[in-house]
Amino acid sequence: MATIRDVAAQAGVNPSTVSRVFSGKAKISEQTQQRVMSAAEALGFQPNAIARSLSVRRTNTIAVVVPHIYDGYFDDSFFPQIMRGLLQAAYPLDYRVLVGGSDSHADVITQTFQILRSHQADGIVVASSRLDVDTVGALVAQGVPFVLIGKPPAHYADVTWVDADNEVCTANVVTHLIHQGHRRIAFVGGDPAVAVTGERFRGYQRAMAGAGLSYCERWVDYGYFAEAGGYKAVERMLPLGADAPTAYYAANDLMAVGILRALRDHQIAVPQQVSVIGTNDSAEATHVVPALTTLRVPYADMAATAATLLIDMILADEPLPPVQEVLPCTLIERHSSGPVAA
Amino acid sequence: MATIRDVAAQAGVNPSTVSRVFSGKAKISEQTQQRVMSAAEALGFQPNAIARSLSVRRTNTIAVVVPHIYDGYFDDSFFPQIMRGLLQAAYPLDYRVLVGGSDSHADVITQTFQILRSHQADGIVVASSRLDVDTVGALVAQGVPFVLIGKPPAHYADVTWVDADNEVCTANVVTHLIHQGHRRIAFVGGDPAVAVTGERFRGYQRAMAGAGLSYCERWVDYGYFAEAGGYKAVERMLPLGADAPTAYYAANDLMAVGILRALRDHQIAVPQQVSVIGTNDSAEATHVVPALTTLRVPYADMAATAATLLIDMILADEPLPPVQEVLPCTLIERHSSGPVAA
DNA sequence: CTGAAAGCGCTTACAG
DNA sequence: CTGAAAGCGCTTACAG
Repeated sequence: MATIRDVAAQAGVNPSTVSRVFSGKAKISEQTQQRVMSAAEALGFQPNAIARSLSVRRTNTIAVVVPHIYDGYFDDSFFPQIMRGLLQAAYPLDYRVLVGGSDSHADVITQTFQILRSHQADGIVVASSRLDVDTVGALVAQGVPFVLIGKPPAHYADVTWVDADNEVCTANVVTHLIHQGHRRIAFVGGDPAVAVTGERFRGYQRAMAGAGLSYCERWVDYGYFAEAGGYKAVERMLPLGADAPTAYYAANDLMAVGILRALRDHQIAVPQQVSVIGTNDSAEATHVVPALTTLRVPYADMAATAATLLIDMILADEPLPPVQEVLPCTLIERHSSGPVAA
Repeated sequence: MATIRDVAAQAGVNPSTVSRVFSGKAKISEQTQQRVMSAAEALGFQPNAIARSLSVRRTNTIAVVVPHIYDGYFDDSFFPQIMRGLLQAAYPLDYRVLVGGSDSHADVITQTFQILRSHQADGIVVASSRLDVDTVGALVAQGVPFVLIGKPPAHYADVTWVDADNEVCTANVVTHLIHQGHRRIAFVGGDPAVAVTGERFRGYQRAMAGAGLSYCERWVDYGYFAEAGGYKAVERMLPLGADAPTAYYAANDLMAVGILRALRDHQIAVPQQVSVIGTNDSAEATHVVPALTTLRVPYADMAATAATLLIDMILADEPLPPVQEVLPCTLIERHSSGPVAA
């Protein structure tokens, strides 16, 4: 493969001149440019990005690490939407996305640091904030550009993140159900170790309290984002009889689908007897029967915003003030929810 | 950030010794190793992967390029399953996956070459073979490691690829329908410009011919992998009246879902009056009503195989003989297909 | 506008 | 087992 020296020799100029022609920044005479370009063409020359990266200390790459060990991670719309947003924002800025795998939740942080400290990427977007590992603290200590998708723990005020308005949106959904006459509303959260789960639960509590309703602890369950988790939640709550919920809010659509299935298996009509609302507006939401009412979370937009902010940070010479962006969710009303039975 | 020289100075050794300790290949005395490691720890040293890559001419990265411009690309299970397979195979071999975006189908090839020729990755897996661009020819000419997911055009015999047995599997599905008494069977392909579409169509033709059935051209349509495409196919075929198909085979589940919806809108009972079979076993296949019979294509396994083969090629010093792997598909029978109406 | 030189941070034959 | 040197292929201040 031809190098900059080969081109220089062929064009009869100094290698630095070839470099200048390709970087496009310095003024080079029209004539020299022509000579260099035709020599480059003749030799099939393309600058070596690795050598360039070493020299300028910039890779034009942002990273993300993905717990590939969890099959279910690839069933949800979360992952593809995140990738879509990252790519759509990175592409026009001439950035690529480096994806690292990870073996476990704890390994996510190991891999993140390996990529960052070995300079394989200029910065990272961290897409899964868990409460059991202090990713943020470690990242801050490292002094490398990063942006979070999802809020950090409260004591990290000066960190850049983008999130959906989880607490408020969840509260709105619950309030919506309350307006439809529901009083006994179930909260089926995802993984309690994930920060967003807590935010949603607070939204739920706030809405209930705001309406002067008290909730019973048996209306709260965690389904770990799996369809089976939703199914089990229903089976645990149905025995409450007259105290069983008339509406379920689930933190993703997969769990909502499990809830629908459990209800169907128990001959409970949706939405006539019980309402169900999911989250994410995944592909299956429109395909289940009845079509799922769901809280649409703009993951692709969030990822695109995160990538844009990250690249801004990378390109800036000085540290940038932290920015926090909160994107709104939208309730998509379909046919799985409605007024409480008379 | 500390470099190898800092560590060397601190440990009182030559930089090359530090390098040897970290590469782990050369024999270094226990004592020296200790000194180097503790110096490294004290300084928070981690080798710069970019510098290493430049020196050894290897990045430990494989690439894939994704047409991020098509929103629908991220709705199908194809993309996440491919990523899952790549990551699961790459991770244990200590490889990362570089994802490049692309603006259009033609741009896929531009981006592919940019990544490869600028040495940002050691090789590439090409996941979308189109007939309108000679990706393979260009790749062969380049002499860079690559493996295809999907067969190349017939005249490239000595190229490494992995594919599902599309023609045979489609033929089997159609034969299965024939055994159930169907005689008028529709073929709803994806994008005619994609190689797999032709393979599936040949399987369809073969099965029909093998059973002594002739097919009518009006039973053949292309839905471009979109739900609306499936819907329209039904609307085009229903006016055939007594000649309308009693069974539909669709090249992905999204189109099959569109077919189901069109049939429902026309009050045609599935599977009592008409059968439909999709492809891919996507998430929605289990959630539609009736649950979709579908041809499961092992995309994650194909991608994992491709990644493994690619890394083998990269790691081998000499060019490896090309290998072709064909993975089997599985018909998942659910409730959208059955015997033809009496 | 162009050249010569030093440097980015590693690796690895070559000596000893 | 360890050191000194050259090299991977660029970029960029410094001169002129």
